[in-house]
Amino acid sequence: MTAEQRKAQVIDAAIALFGRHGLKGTTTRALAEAAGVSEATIFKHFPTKDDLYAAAFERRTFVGTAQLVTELQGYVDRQDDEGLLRRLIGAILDGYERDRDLHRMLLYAWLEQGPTENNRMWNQMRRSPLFEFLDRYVRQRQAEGVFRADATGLLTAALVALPVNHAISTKLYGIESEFPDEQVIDTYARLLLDGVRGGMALGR
Amino acid sequence: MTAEQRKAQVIDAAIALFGRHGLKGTTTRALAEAAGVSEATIFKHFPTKDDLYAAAFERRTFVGTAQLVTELQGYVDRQDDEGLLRRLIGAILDGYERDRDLHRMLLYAWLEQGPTENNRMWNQMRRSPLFEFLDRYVRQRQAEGVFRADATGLLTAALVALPVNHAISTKLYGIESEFPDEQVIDTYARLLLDGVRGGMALGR
DNA sequence: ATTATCTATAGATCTATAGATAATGC
DNA sequence: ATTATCTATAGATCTATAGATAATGC
Repeated sequence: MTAEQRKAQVIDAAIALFGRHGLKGTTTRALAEAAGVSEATIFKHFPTKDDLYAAAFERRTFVGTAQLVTELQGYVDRQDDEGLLRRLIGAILDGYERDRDLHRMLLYAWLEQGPTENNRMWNQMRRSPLFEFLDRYVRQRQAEGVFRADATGLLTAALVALPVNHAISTKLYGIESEFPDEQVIDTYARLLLDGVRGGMALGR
Repeated sequence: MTAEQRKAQVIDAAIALFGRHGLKGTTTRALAEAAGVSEATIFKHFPTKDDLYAAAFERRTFVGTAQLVTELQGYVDRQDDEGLLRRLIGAILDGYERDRDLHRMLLYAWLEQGPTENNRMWNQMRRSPLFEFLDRYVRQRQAEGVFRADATGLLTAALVALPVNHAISTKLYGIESEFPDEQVIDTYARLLLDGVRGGMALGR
């Protein structure tokens, strides 16, 4: 097995463990066992545990965001705000369910890292295709007088915060929800749409 | 110093450290140093580190929620939905700023504990005065046809999720926000109100 | 010959305890 | 006499390394 392959294998196991127990809660012994190699092998590829953590962090990829942005753009073209929101919320719920460990690792990271690193991470997220798309979309709808004229950043944050909050509770914390995802999509899409449009929407 | 006083002192230091570094990331040595006693003293009062953690967790109290609920009820009596939401959002932002370590400890706990314990914690939160008040309030406004007829649980969750999300980012993760709290209160109170009222609100 | 991996272990750190010492209340 | 605390340390665990062994490519 080549070094790169082995690295990837170790990183996969690492994401799962760091996601479940955090950086401090994950021992090199557990990492070795999960990856199916000796501890020495891990240290050969990653000089320190922190290096492995950084590598696992670096390798994080959210599958399908490029595809998602394309789809969302389709809703924009069709002037379908509600469809767009439904798709966005659905994608967020699915993403958290699919990449549970990865998202848990990120949540741990926000807590384990300091403000400096968190700000760097946040700015990086803001420059991601999905966030840039959402920002452009909201800004455009504001310019058209459809969405309320408040700060764009707060509106986009709201669109994401509601489904993210629900996803974290149910998919990451394991809190049992009485509401199926379909219902959450339904309710939150309409709630958010009415919210960002503002109460005067129908009057315009 | 009596045992109870000492315990309280140790717990105070523990909340700060557990909040900053989590359960696994906090050593008994650091706990002793922060509390200004020897490690042996800590173990005399708390047989294991887990016991101290549980005690710190138990002792958690959110100051002023009883007072807050009374205030919120005042807005209900005055039929002032927007005022109520503004007060709620403001209280959440202030609470996270005031009890930073406590809230960080809670966030860590959601990640470090398993689903069983998390569900217990969640059910306990739902039975708190503030949540019971919000639930009653939303349910009543729904019955009056003012708030949309979707699941009450999802609506109350939305009211809390938006400010909580913002508070976690800015107060706990240290992410710099371009928006002062006043603006956040302003924007989110109106957004949420229009959202839970539904787009037809003005038509009724 | 080079590359990857393993066993064995060093050295540091961490949780917890034993037994001695100081402080308090009768 | 009782209660609270400390010093010193045991024993476990954790990160990381040294040196030996196996596997791969020329």
